[in-house]
Amino acid sequence: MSDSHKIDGTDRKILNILQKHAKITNAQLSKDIDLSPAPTLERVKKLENSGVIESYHAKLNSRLLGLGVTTFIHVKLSKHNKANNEEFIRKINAIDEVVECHHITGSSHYLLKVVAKDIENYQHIILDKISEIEEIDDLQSMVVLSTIKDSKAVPIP
Amino acid sequence: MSDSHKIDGTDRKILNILQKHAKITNAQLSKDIDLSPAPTLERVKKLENSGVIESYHAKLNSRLLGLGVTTFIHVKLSKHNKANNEEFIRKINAIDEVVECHHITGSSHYLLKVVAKDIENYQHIILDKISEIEEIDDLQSMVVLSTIKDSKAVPIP
DNA sequence: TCTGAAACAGTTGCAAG
DNA sequence: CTTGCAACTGTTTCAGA
Repeated sequence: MSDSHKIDGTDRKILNILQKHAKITNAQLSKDIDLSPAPTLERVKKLENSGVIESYHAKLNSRLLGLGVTTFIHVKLSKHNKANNEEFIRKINAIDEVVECHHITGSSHYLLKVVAKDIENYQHIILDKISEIEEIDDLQSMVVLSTIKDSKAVPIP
Repeated sequence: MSDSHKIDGTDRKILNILQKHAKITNAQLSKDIDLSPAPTLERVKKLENSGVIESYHAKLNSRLLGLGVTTFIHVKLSKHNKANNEEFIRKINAIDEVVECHHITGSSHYLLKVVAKDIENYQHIILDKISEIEEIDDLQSMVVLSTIKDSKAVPIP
């Protein structure tokens, strides 16, 4: 799961296709990259085993699920020391509505992405779940009006 | 692709599994939700056709690909009118290294997520690609030190 | 490392309960 | 919905180049 892997042009093609269409059959993938099925499959397995491909996920439509509110929240901790950070991380991991949490440079310490049903539900998450974390000093919310781009595909060097 | 779909407890189980492990076989999925394969498959197809499941993606390991720098950038446009927004969106969509772009409330107008090989490469993207967009008035970068959580799974109401 | 073919596993559709 | 069973499609292995 942590092999140093030489990624050639063919691997790059495979990765770019699988980032966008993970459900492609090996037969079709092999055609798209001009290779026969056997070595194609072998390359995919190698990329999975080396950890380059971490996992596969279904992308759901938030609107159709009734999840109308997405926000980013800048979080500042009261004390930015090791113990406080670890405690904050532990508590954030337990909140399902927090779908992302990044430790960042700059005046805020963390950036969260939160998904909620509606504004009332969002208020509930903020007041009863996130604000309950005592290590937090300050929160600043940004509501997502629309998502212009969410490519799910990283630029492979 | 836009059917209004009644999502019951069984559908919710299916969606929660597919969000996290899209490569599960229908046989295994049916066992996990205590249903036989035939109706399980039918439900998955219905969720795909109604648009609740939008797509399937492979998650890649950025570090192993040599993508060491991830940043969020607050963007302010010079004039926040329709023409400027559309032009900005068009240009942002053409930059592969910008993996996300959200229109947000608050003092900045957009929030971008950018993935780069290293700091030099990041500087190149900022100076030669993003700053070249003339509709932009101001940029403020936040470098991601570490990603604590990236669940790829939305909380289904 | 690839090709081609053979063997295998999983999916999909259908009928009956 | 379940079970059971075909037919099909796609996967996986393997000898040979």
